[in-house]
Amino acid sequence: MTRKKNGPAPRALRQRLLRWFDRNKREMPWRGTKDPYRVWLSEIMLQQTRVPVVVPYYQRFLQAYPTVKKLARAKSVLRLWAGLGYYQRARNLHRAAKEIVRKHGGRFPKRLEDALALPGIGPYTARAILSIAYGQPVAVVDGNVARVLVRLFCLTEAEVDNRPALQPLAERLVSRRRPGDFNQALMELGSTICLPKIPRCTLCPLERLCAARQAGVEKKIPHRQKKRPRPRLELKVFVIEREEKVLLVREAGGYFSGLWHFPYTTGRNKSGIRANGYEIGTGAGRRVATVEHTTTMRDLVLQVYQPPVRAGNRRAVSESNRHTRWVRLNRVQRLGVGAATRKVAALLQEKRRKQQREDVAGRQRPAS
DNA sequence: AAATCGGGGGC
DNA sequence: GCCCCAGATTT
Repeated sequence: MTRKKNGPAPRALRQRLLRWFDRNKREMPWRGTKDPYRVWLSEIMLQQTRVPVVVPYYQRFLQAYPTVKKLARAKSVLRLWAGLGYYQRARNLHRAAKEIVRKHGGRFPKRLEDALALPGIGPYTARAILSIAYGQPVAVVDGNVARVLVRLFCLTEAEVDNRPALQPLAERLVSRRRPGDFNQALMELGSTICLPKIPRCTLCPLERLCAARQAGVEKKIPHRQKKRPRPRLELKVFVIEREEKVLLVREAGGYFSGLWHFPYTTGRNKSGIRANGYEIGTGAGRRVATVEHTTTMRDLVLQVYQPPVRAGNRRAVSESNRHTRWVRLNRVQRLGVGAATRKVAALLQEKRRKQQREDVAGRQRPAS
């Protein structure tokens, strides 16, 4: 149970916070609209993702899918999500769009209960959308709000991790008149002023109201938690070329679930390797590059090989279907590929350009 | 309660 | 290099 010590009075907090927000809020493409679809889209993209990263993705996505109905009819949503991460968000977004069309007449539901029933909509996102788009007096508790509240009320025992425990406090504080602005203001304060390690208290509109600041412990709370080491994972990825194109594959599971990627294997033996159902064999393959890519869960090390396609398997590999396709190297980035695959493609392109420059130079100035 | 899921920007 | 972000879902 969280205990409140010397917290700010709700009315003063609301007044100062909203005034600060009105003067200092950042421009964002989804601000200034109450279109529930746009608010929803922005909130999904913003999950665990900073504002500046989201902006270009949001604009491209909205241009391609301006309405819920068009999103619901989309074939592959993943292509425009590629690079943004947490790809399950995109699938849930697409599924939810279909459900909204089917059950709610194409309009994002207004009841909290209905919103929470949609895939990808949790306690935070449901309340964010209802408060911003529909002006409902509900409070959000995201990472920023949790940190700000823990400091404002000096809640040393309430870990920031336990967001449900902070919900009642947030509900008491939220402005009934401007719930959407209040929620956004608290989050923006957290992301620009009340920073995790070094809070900029001298710039904070709530400095004099803050219990942690008054107690001189604003830098100590919330205190960090231990984190587990990332396992290192080596993969051999195979760049199989044919007629200026490379082979990409896609499958439901694995490390690149749902995304186009180069065929790979985790195996150590270099002979008789089957990658994604294709016998490609690396006996004569040659390692051409090493690409490292770190995600939250693991350190990926991709050993890039360029094996010759076995004669007997040429046809098998050349068959193109839902799970395989041949793509020009410079087009790989435009598909739904993750950052690791993008890095591999970029590196190979760079090597190729360099090779071409050397070829030209060699012709112009023949070896003596 | 803990694990899983991407990627990048700030320091 | 570490930290952690406008979290949700599964185990």
